Amino acid sequence: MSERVTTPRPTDGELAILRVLWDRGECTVREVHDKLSASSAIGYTTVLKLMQIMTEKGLVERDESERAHVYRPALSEQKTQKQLLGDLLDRAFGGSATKLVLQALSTRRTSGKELAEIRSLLAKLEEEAR
Amino acid sequence: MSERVTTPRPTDGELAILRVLWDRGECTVREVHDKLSASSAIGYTTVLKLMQIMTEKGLVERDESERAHVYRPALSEQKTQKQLLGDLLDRAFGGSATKLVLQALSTRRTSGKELAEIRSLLAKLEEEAR
DNA sequence: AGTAACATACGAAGGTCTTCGTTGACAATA
DNA sequence: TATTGTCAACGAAGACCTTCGTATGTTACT
Repeated sequence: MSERVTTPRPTDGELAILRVLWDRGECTVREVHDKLSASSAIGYTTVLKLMQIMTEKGLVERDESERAHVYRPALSEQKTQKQLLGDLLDRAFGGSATKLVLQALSTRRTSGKELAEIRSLLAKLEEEAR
Repeated sequence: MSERVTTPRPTDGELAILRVLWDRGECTVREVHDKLSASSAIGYTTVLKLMQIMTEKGLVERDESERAHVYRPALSEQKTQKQLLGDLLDRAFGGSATKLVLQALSTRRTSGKELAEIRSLLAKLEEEAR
């Protein structure tokens, strides 16, 4: 009876795979493995297994029409980021987006252009709030 | 020989405990359990065990001088938030703080006062960047 | 002294995550 | 046709997380 409505939070390993998928649109296991093994030693079957599990979880979708199955993300990068962010917000920031934003801004060096971009959104939000 | 330098990322359960600890400064297991069991059914020994493990991991520090041990967070709320945020930034946002901030701002409703606060920090950052 | 309440410690069970070896199917090539 | 390479599937091991029952010790009261 009980069906999962929302996708589960991706784990670290799953997120690494999703990043490749988001970047390329769709991939075979081999492509993902080639990409990932450039920066870390990881076995082919490890990636395969992970992607199989991600299929079960609904994190990715699989096209089995060819011998080498083709995977693509089930959720967009933005949607996933939004979910993860909301999650962290509740778990660690007590729901205060402001605290989170302030923390993020003061942590990482941000370029002038990026600051301008943020200010632009800020202005728009203030406009809407009126 | 090999000693952990940084504290590990707290799990969900550990974070729930840390939030109580940050709020109160220091607590016994009973106090934490009383607080947590208000919102979720969780056994006393479960909380105890978690806090013992957190002590081993270095997430909290323990004063054993009294019969009921007293725990306090090893890292401030801010430091932990910073760590978790940086973590998420790398794992899910490809390191772009701007993307994260924009996402956070557009997701949650933010009050005018908060927006002002953010803009104030923004101005300071732009000043510094010059 | 005896008992009830409360504390930590310990161990184990059940779940998830990560890892990879092995197997068997299929394809390309010698 | 025999061999070599590539693929998905499966199963299992080891680490960690969460959960809690049980054991054992201490305190406080009757």
